Amino acid sequence: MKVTAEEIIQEMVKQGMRITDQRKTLAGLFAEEGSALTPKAVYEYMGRLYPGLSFDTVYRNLRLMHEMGVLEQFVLEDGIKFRVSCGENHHHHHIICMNCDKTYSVTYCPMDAVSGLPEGFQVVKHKFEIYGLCEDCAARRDTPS
Amino acid sequence: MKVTAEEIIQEMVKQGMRITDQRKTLAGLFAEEGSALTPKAVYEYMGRLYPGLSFDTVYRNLRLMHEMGVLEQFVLEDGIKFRVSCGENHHHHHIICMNCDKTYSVTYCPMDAVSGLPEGFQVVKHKFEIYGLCEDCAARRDTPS
DNA sequence: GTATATGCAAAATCTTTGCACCGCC
DNA sequence: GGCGGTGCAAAGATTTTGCATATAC
Repeated sequence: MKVTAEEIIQEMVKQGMRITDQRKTLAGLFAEEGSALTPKAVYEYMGRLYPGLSFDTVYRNLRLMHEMGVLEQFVLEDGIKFRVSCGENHHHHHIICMNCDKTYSVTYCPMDAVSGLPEGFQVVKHKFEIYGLCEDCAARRDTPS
Repeated sequence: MKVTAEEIIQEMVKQGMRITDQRKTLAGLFAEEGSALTPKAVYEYMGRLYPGLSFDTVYRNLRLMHEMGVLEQFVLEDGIKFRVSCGENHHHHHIICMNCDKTYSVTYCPMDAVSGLPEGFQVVKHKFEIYGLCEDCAARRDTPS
């Protein structure tokens, strides 16, 4: 079920990207990480491993990986976040923890049940996201240290 | 059904905002406008009427009006957009034209039908938006000039 | 009259671009 | 060896902040 770093890299190779150390590390990071990450968080993580790393390289790689469909992008009120594209090949939506940005999948798609679209409206895409607190974060919030 | 400029202003007064000429104009603009507007678009519109208008005033007013619930904010891939809050007092979602940003309402709420949330997950809010082309924009795209 | 709103300027973010050098294939 | 990737610097774009002046109440 889980996407591995190798699968991410294979996909990048298939699309003609060169595999640098940095990109291997990025693949590994996103393969392990269950949460959606901001470019800044990725930069900070990578910066620890690659002294002298520049912001623009991180941005470029995130953008490229998104364009190649390896990463998914979430546009949230507190900024843009990335996570690995779900390997699941059926259509699905996401549940996102507002505290730790962990994400889960929902199989249910509301489009099947929608009626009453405006006359002549051509649907191109849709967004359905559920926000809240995951079990861990909810517990932590109920019992503050 | 449609929210009027007066209603917007009354709400702002109720919340303790002073009603300046600019804010009257903003209320009028959003009352008339069926589309979601970027801060930049609002600035350009207002700038024509108020020479010497500054960007920060527009931002401040948009933010204030959003905080007061007079405006709704959409976080889209191509930027933040605002439109007047729907007067409808029942829960609903939006259909948005990707070309002209016109918006419509959908009454259907997918949360009623969702099952299989992760164990212990506390839902706080959700987003359900349908994107596509409205009848006019779809027609224009099919028959380019 | 007083508190709030505005305009101006500047700063803080976030993101992109151009270019020379380096490294994957 | 050649093309694509990276680092550096700089520019853009967007949004925020501080303060003096103007204005609604």
